Amino acid sequence: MENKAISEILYEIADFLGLEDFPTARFEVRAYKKAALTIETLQEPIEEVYNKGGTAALMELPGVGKSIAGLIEEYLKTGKSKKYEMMKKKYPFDMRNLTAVTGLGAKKALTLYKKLGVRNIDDLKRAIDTHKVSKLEGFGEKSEEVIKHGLEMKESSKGRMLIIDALPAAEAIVEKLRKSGLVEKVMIAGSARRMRETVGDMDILAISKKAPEVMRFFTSLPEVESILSQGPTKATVWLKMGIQCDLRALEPESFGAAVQYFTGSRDHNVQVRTIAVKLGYKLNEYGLFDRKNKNVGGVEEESIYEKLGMQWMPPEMREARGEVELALRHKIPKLVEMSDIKGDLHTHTKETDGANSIQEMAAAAVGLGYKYIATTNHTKSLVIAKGMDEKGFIEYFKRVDKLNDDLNGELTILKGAEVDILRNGKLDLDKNILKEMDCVVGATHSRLAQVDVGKETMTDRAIKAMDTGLVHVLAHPTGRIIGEREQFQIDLEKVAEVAERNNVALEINASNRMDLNDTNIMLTSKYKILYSIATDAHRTQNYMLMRYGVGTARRGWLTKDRILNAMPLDKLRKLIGKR
DNA sequence: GCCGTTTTCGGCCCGACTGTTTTCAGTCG
Repeated sequence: MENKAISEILYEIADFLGLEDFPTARFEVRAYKKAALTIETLQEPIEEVYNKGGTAALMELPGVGKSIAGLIEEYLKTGKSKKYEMMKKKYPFDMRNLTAVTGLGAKKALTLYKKLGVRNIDDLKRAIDTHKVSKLEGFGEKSEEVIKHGLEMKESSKGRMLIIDALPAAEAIVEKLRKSGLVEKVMIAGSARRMRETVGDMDILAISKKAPEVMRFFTSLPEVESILSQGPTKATVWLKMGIQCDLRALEPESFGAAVQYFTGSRDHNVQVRTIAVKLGYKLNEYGLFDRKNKNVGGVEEESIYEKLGMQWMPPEMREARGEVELALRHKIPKLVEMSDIKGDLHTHTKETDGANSIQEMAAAAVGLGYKYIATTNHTKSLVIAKGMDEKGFIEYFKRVDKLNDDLNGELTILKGAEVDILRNGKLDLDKNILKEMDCVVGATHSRLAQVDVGKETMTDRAIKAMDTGLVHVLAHPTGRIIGEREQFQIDLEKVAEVAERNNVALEINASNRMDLNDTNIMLTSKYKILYSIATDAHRTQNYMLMRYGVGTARRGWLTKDRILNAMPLDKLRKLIGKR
């Protein structure tokens, strides 16, 4: 897969072009960036596009014309690009990494190279530490400080933050703004509103008559580590938790437009704006303007889509994956919601590696209004998690039966296990006990990424396990843990096909796994299978993760009727083939 | 360099904020 490499090259060429001063240079910058974005977000490998239809097929891609198609062809054939090599020779410094430092753009990077010989991040650090930067023309004490801070930020943040961590923090800030009495309206936009599994920064929008005061309030919150910029209507801060947070104050007549604009995604907005232009409107963050430059739809987000002949759609869908076309045809599906969720089918207790007793887990579930949970402890081969053997389960289930009696139907605890799928695809418990269980969650935990484990191996392992007829849900099907472990090689379409045949649901694990993720849901949802949105709760607090699983399901366009744990108990029992 | 049922040539988004600029360039989103 060369998509990443090629888009990086195009981005870097764009940066280099920003240093040129021939008349059309600034437009070429844009052209290269657009092509880079197209290839970065392309779903299939670029070499496949090329192999299928040559440069003509490449030129079908938005933003890719004759010249960039030629560059891609050259790179695919030779692993190089003459244009790129030439520009690297002309500007021999690490443009990508240097401009990735907040506060440092292409032009300042060039000055630093010319005047101080700064070629890379290490050189930059040295130049900053010896205070050479502040003495340069066009730079000053403050510039040096900003770049220094940018360097620190780059090192400390290491990319994006899990939404599980970011969203509650953003909500806490929103709550404080609301209580301040300084704002009439305040909400979170950006990728957090779209429920992306990770976010790069947080965008908060507010309506206020006292904007400068709101900015002062915001920048002096205890969560704030440093202020990156602060004006009368906009402020950017770096939070102690290690993420950037923006606050914008808006006029009421622009609020809806700003919400639409800052919710994004960028690609979605490009498509929506194109439609606006075709209809003779201009759409930006201040409103939807008609030919007479009158704002005809800026107050509510809904009215913007409506004026453009589109149905409003949930933010989770706005990723330019066909939702714009659906909206034009008024065919946006009614996605699953938190209020549809009736239980959690993957939970642990202190009998294995959980922190709470089954009594505590049950009480917390009742508190959430759940109708059922499945208790699914680990099995014996997972020694590290104190996995239970057959005897252990028999003894444990006796206590669960007793608790079910005590609960008197207020909550039903389904007896189950997170049974290990062993190397050979066999299950880690005797089939006679598995047969008796209400909810068997099958999962691979060991030997996930060894060199000798190829795509077929992991796919076969999952298929063999499902073919036993004993598994109800396949847990975290790709094994990935965000920021820790890549997903292992597995043919998900084959897995979905076998899951359909065996009536097995695929899990949407709502912890830091987020597995299946949105794209894998889309890949598998054409098969007639159900999904279990589960938190894999190891303590009562983990139940709160359900919203992120629902968000991910919504990003995969799933409706309520596809969700196993949105079913009433009797229907659930029928669907998983028990009683 | 890309793109086009208003164009194959002539357009391509721009506003907010900051620093060191005394009127604006650089950076960001």
